[in-house]
Amino acid sequence: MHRSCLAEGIPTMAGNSWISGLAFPDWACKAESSPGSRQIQLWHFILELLQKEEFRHVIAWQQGEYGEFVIKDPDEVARLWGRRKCKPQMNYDKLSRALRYYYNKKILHKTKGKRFTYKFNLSKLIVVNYPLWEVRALPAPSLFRPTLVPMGVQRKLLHSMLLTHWALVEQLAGQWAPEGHRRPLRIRRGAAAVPTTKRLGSATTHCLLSPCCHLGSLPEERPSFASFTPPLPPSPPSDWTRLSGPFLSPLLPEQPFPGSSRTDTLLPGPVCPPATWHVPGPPLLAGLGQGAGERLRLLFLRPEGLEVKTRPLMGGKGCPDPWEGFFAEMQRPKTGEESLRSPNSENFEAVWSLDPP
DNA sequence: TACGGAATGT
DNA sequence: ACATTCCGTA
Repeated sequence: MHRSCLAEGIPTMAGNSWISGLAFPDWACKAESSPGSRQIQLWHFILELLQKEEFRHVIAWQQGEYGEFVIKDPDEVARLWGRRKCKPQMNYDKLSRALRYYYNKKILHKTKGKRFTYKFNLSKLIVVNYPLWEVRALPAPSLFRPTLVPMGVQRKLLHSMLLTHWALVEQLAGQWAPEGHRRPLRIRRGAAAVPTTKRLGSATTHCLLSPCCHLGSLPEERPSFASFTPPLPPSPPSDWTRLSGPFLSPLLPEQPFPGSSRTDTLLPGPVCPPATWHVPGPPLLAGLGQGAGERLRLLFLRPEGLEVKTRPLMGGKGCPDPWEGFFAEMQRPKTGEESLRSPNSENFEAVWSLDPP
């Protein structure tokens, strides 16, 4: 009935994924913010559609309203969603129920009075100053700019941040940036070009949010952890910690993704085509809510009450975690006495001080 | 058209 | 958890 709903796992290799010669842990291949699952979430999917020009007539950002989007063709969106989820009976009624569940979670809210119009809760979004990709093209100073990140960002959490960050950067960059900063989205396709004429029927969902896709598609497109800079709170809350770049581990020889077939399958499912996106890097910003916890939730990140604990990790090898370098760069700005630790002397690991709610 | 409870599924 | 399905209500 619905074709091609199967065999669309993210390409992983028994425990790890190989990307650019690195072994990525499984969690890094989960395409959404919910650890433990690699099922795409609706809001991801929505963002995905919103990012693609070919769906503009189906769903689109509402110009002028940051984060607001209109579902122009509810049936079609539902159909696409149903396709992605292999739920051929999906319809807008059901889809909208799922959207309504986001109200409580503060991920979305309804724009009252406007049909089929919803809005992402950007009011609480952390900002994004720089692109995650192609950072090396940027002048060094911007790379090394200190960055604020909520303290104790667990790896998974950070990953979620990156996903969301990245997805939103695209929108911010392409559409929400104020005039002065607005730059066109530059989209570079992989060598195997993505068909430009993609009928909805042959749908082209595109796993924009999966690091596996992006990282796997082109070796040079590793995330760089270039900055999470919250929108100018004059003095950041004490539970934010300062990070210094570079977060990109300097080593990393560029290698092709072993076994990468680089198919351009754009059918629904987590299989990701190699289309690559490059986000321009004007400083972008979104508003912040109040309180770091709020901020986190905003980012669609879960827990609050975070702290960073340091603990030595197993020495040297054994942990080819690409994010490790990031944490190794974490520093704790302690008031006064406790001076900055040498980022290299110790590995850091973020852990929850409280169980996620 | 929109909302949200309830049961159910994965 | 995050939907999906169904449905009563506004």
